Amino acid sequence: MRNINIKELAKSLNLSTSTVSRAFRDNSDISKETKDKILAAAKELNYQPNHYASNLREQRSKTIAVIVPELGNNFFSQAIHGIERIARDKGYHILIYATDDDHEKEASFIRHLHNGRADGIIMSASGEANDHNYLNELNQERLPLVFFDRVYEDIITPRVITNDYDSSFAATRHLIKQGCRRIAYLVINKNLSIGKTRMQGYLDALAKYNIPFDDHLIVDCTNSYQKNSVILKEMLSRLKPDGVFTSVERLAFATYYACGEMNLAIPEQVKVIGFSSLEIAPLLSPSLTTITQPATKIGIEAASLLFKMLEYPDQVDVNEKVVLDSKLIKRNSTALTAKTY
Amino acid sequence: MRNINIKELAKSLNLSTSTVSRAFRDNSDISKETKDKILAAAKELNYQPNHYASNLREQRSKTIAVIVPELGNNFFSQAIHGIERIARDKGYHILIYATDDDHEKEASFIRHLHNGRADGIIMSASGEANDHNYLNELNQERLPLVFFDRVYEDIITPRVITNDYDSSFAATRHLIKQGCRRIAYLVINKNLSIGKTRMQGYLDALAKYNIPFDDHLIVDCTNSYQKNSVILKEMLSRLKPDGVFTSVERLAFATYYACGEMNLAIPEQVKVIGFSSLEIAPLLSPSLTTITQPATKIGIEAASLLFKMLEYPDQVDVNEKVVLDSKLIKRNSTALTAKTY
DNA sequence: TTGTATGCGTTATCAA
DNA sequence: TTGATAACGCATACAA
Repeated sequence: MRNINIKELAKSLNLSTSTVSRAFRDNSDISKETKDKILAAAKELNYQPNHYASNLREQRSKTIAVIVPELGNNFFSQAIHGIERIARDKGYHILIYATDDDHEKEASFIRHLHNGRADGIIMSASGEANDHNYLNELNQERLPLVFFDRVYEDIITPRVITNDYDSSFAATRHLIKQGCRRIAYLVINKNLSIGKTRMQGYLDALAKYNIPFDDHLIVDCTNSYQKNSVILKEMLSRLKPDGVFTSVERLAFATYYACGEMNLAIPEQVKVIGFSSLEIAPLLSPSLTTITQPATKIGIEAASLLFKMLEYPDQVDVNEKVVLDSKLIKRNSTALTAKTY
Repeated sequence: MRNINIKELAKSLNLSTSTVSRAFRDNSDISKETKDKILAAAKELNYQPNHYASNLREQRSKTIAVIVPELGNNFFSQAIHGIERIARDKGYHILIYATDDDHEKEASFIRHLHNGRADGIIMSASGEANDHNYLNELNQERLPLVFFDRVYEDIITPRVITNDYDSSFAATRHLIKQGCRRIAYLVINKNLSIGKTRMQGYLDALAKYNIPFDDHLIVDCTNSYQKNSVILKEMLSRLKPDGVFTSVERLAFATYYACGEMNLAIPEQVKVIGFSSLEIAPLLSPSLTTITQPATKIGIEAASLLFKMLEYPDQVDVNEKVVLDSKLIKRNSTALTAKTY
């Protein structure tokens, strides 16, 4: 059955297109009778108002764009899940863009979105670059933007983040209390806000507990599994840390593999803690101590914030910041062991 | 900077809108000179052709819809990743819909897509329902559909699947060779094609090796973690299987947890194997023997198939079926143990 | 090579 | 309560 348009539907009912159109808008004046008749016929003939024509006319798309660095990461897929739930409730559709941590791609996606394709953007940032001008243009075009988790500090727009500094401080303190004195901090991008904040918590905890700081212990990793493997093994053998704190889930796994290859026992010789949204962290060998962000909740909050901006643009506080708590869940990868004492 | 439209851009250049329009289409006659001038001005003034107006005019959206049962599953997020890569190369955008395994939602999404919103659909099915009429309508509307992994047998359209029967047979044989005689098969939905195919491999392997079949060992699970926990613990204590074969990743994790709670040692007392795309299966305790589907590759193939349908509609073979191989990766959850012999 | 005019399918304004 | 009509922004057939 070919899709039918409003004209044909109108003709088949001996009505005007305006009347038919009204049947699909809630607010319009139309008798219940004709409305029912029209809706019945629409169902019968499989009529759906054309999305592109409506959008062109109404100048909005009922679509939001979600931009994330990667899809193969539990945190982001859970966050998207949260966003999707809210969007669906509101009758919105979501477009997904993965940047593969490439700042150029991010900029390119956003430039494309200037064309009316989406009514708003929810995004977790990919780059450290200083030129975020393409983002500043958004506001002026009334294309609302909400950041979640990874943000650009210099762009003023609502954001949903977690208490990274506190979590990081608590994680480092936990390692210290478990007896660690040489704690490596693994990061993907030191310059990204999230890298900085988390690192500061680590540094301050060290200072607070009078642990001497060795800046070689801050290890810059990459997005490549192979390269990280080399970097980590070299680091483990040269620096001999007794604790590893990873700012990203993937690096915790990489540490497990590297320790395995080097026959370093976790937690006896090296204790490991990491930011991670892995639901089966308890099933790892050893079970992984994690700082777990409320990923789905973050998605829900970010979407809610965006819809607030769309529905009540006048009441928007661009400085709005929702801060959610992550949880430090202690498991065996940081357990005390006979050997430690 | 407010978005500018084609008219304003044309006026600012003292050209007609058609000339400007031509600058953005590759095929049209236009002098290189004016084209360059227009593109430069467009960049300057931040002009982007309005997506909805173009689509309305051209009657296509350069968008594909991806419908999956769930997002919090490694298989699907990897598959989406593959789809996203191909789509991006082709200049297409992707809309994501998660059905939460709800067949009603699936039907509702697809009905919505009748309105021109997407040029094609890639989907993994959610339900066993027999009424797939809403799908049959698609073909007649020239809205191409490609299935991946979970398919409806009665809908004739291209599909990308894995050799589930063989994998299932091999997995069961592996358990048998490791000494298992009472092998439980855990499934979410017996009636869905994927459940049926995988189950048949299991049944045939049992028959081949003369293992008596007890139909209580086929355990119907749910999507609820809590309910599965109850079901599995009850099953383990009552049926005392020495092997568990799970048709879905999540059920393998559930089995680990249930065994943990009941103090059943894996692999000594119960061996476990499961379909899973978990990249860190080697890090589990014990490491999990998996049948791993090439998830990203499946996404890539499905997207390629869809683009073939979009680009060469005449050459489409609706019976086209791409079958990829899964890998059986033996790890410790099915290892031989002293106790077994 | 460029310009003019029309229509894609819808909704809003205005008139009846 | 309903109908006629214009406009949303763009791309193309046709004319120049």
